[in-house]
Amino acid sequence: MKTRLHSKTTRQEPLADLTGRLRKRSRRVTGPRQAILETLRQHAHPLTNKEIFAAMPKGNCDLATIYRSMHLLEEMGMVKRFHFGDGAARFELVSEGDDGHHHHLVCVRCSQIVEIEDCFPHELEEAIAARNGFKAITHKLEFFGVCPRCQSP
Amino acid sequence: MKTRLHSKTTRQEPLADLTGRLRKRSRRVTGPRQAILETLRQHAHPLTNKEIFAAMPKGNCDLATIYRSMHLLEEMGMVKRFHFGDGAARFELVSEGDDGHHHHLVCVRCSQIVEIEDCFPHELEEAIAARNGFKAITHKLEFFGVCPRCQSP
DNA sequence: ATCGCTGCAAAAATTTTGCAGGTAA
DNA sequence: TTACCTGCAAAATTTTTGCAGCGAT
Repeated sequence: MKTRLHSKTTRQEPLADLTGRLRKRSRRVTGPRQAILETLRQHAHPLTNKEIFAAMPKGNCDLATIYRSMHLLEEMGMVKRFHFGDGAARFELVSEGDDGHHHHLVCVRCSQIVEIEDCFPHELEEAIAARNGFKAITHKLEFFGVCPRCQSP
Repeated sequence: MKTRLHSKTTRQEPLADLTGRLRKRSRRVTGPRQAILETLRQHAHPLTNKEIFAAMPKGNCDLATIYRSMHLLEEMGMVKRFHFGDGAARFELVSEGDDGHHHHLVCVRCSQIVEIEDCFPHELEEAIAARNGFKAITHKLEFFGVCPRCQSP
């Protein structure tokens, strides 16, 4: 149980595999979609739609297309959506086979993000589900604090 | 360690105590602020700004005022802000002395909310903070699932 | 009598949608 | 060819802000 150091296995799923997942679901492999997936592939941390838009080669696609694509990719389980408290959704690629379950440690000053693999024991979640009669329980957990660099004024 | 059943002690801080907290900080006790606090007091679960607005007696105050008040109350530690995934912040009163730390179990179908007092061991958070050199660590944890009523189609 | 607070209106920021044309399969 | 996708533009949401006047202290 330790902090994930973004292993290659997590980030290096080739673009071809990603687009293959689109094909398998009869979704078209278009320029914008490839550019979005490639952008996400090259970033270790969740990106907002605007950040994806800005990171893409010369206005390669419309912002509305990014919004639509993120909905599609989320529904397909290819990306995961996070909310860090400013009113902007952030997205991160989910590797094939991986359920993408992990958390983040966010600096409240500079917004630096560290990925965290730790999680609490599964029994806690099961107990909460059972006690309240809920099924299909999941959770979202994010940590906030002041990063080392922001501690020295 | 069990689900909180909204005890009186949690919800019955009198309005006068709440406004007293404003006075202590040299904040004015106005009509809108009293109406907002009273509305929050009467609801066991987090409310959006719009819900507060709608729940208030006959348009008793402007929506912009609610936004401004929630910022003030949040900064004073009198309310806590939550995000459940739709892009709308929700607010809940924090009792005096209480740190307001608790979580929610949200039905993904009907949005019913159950308050959860359980939490994971503090050591996990401390370990994460230490390992990454972060200070003043906090966390946000929300559970999602399908509530009993929504399980029968 | 202050100065903070509010309402109103306008603006900003984020996200969604309609439509006509373009393109992957 | 034929759906699916995209760009563009407009709209819908959520939140913030400017300003003049009102009101708590």
